[in-house]
Amino acid sequence: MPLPEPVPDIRSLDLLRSVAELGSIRQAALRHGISQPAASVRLRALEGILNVELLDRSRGRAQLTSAGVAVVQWAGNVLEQMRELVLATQALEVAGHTHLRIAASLTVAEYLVPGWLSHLRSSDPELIVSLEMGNSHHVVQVIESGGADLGFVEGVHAPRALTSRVVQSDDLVVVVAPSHPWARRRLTVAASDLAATPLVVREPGSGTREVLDDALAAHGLSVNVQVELASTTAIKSAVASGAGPGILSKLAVESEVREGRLVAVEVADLPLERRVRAVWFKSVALSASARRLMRQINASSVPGS
Amino acid sequence: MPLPEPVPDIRSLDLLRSVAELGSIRQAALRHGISQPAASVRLRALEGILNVELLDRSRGRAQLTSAGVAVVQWAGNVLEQMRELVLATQALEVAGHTHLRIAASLTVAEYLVPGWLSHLRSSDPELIVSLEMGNSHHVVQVIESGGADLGFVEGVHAPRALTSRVVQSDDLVVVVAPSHPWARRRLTVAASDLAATPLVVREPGSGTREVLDDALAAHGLSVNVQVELASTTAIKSAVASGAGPGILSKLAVESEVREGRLVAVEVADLPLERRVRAVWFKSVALSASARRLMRQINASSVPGS
DNA sequence: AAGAGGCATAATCAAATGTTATACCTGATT
DNA sequence: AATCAGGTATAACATTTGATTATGCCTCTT
Repeated sequence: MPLPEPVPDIRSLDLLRSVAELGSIRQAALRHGISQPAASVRLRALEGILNVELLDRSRGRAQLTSAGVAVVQWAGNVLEQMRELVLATQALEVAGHTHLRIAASLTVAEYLVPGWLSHLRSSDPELIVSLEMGNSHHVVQVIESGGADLGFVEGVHAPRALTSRVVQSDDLVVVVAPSHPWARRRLTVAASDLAATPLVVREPGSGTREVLDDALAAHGLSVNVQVELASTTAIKSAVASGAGPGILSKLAVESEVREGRLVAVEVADLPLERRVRAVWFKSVALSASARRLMRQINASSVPGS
Repeated sequence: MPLPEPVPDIRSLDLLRSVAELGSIRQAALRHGISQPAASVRLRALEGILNVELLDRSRGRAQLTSAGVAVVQWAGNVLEQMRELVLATQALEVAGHTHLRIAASLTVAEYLVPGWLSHLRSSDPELIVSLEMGNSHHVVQVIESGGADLGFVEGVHAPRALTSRVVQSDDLVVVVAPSHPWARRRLTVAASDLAATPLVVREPGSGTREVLDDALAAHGLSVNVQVELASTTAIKSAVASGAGPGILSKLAVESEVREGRLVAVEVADLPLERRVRAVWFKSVALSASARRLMRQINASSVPGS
């Protein structure tokens, strides 16, 4: 369902943030390259849309109200996500003159890369990063052919011929619609149940699928495919609309499970462990920026105060 | 610094999400209440702004490219934050006919409430919630006077005369600018060092300040105030520009510390523990919606698969 | 071969958004 | 107390953006 109209404008939120930072509409307008009256009108329009008084103009200079302080904080989250979107997208289109070329599986690119890029950017605004996406198999090929400096793949096996290092673990889960029988039982499902049931899964060649295949193979079982889909969102909606159980990254279904749109089911005897690995060309030293990225990833996955 | 122009439009991102969901520009346009050509143009404009091909129109119906899949995912994050902003702001303005009245300290309102509201909304779209903000002291008063059903305060002590329950723990940290001497040492600072140094702190009456005062009082010390500011962001920028060490919620400085704009310093012998407590009127049963909120908060603070 | 569903382009128009000019306000300074 | 600097609001006008309807072409299905 679409966002309810009217929607606050991103640029107005950005402007408000600047007002909060600079303490004056005038200065904020200047920084944004628009005239002071334009800024004044925009902010008033924003107040109208949100139906809240954000600024107190009664004392000469604009002063945030307490509601304004809160809205600035909330707007900061929106702006941060937007910044990540823009950065990540820019990395997709970059052609030459890149300092760091990343290749990542789709899941890693969707869920992890934007945050990394945002951090990289704040530590070095000049750095140009490119991002190539594909399934895990494709990433390995790109790295092997020298098309990227650093790759990120998911799966159980570390690819041969490449140096690799586990960066994050992201297990898979079986999810079903809330109306599905499996959603009711507090009991866990067995691997054999899973193999006997037609499932909604990712296509062969993807890291997600590989983990599932391997885990079942260890029991002498194989996947019973109901549908193969190439994106996580496609699987989510198929599962939610009752197509059958689906297998997805825990990362990917976190919000849906929390909000009850999907239900995660335990599989007793099946270790659906998936590891995100950084991979790079054997015996080739990582560039300075690649090393910095690795350091940042380590730092953020093991948060210390 | 402002977002670099041109900025993708929120409504276009929302439209793209609908296209991804419905598999057709036409259907998406319908759902958004605009004409098909308008949607077509908007999407093309979005592609221009992002400089990426998002849709493959060569086969009759619009099909997401792989870049499109990624952008939809990233856009989802933006839209989610925007939805939280709108919900939280709406709660600020609601006058009558509310089903659940929340009063929260500013920090809780800024960092925790939007997520709660978003989850509440997805479990019950009809529920009308109001949000009153103030410092911890004020929240207690509002609850005592029957102005809200459920309050959230930070601080060491559970307020007398109200039933309370710890909901989340959010410790305080001492932060300094990266250029500050304390940022260098791996050693920890002592409580006496802290008391001897002029600090940037929140105003008395705030939960943050109370924790600090109490912790120092336990050592027979008191705060040496450099500046008192009424918002976390104000403190952040004061600290970042070298005003001196500041004391803030770990929650509030997480991103700044991760990105190196601020440095968190350990204080050896000072337990700066702060607990977020839900409080409500003694011997008054919580309403159904209040209980549901409490359940959701518990569920999300102890995440299980 | 025909029809249904879907997308793009063109012509046109309304609304939103920006700019400059100008007046008023507030707090600080002399 | 008068003045000045910085800041904000309003008005008039120009521009740009974004929407609508009309229409043509494409693709897949039957």
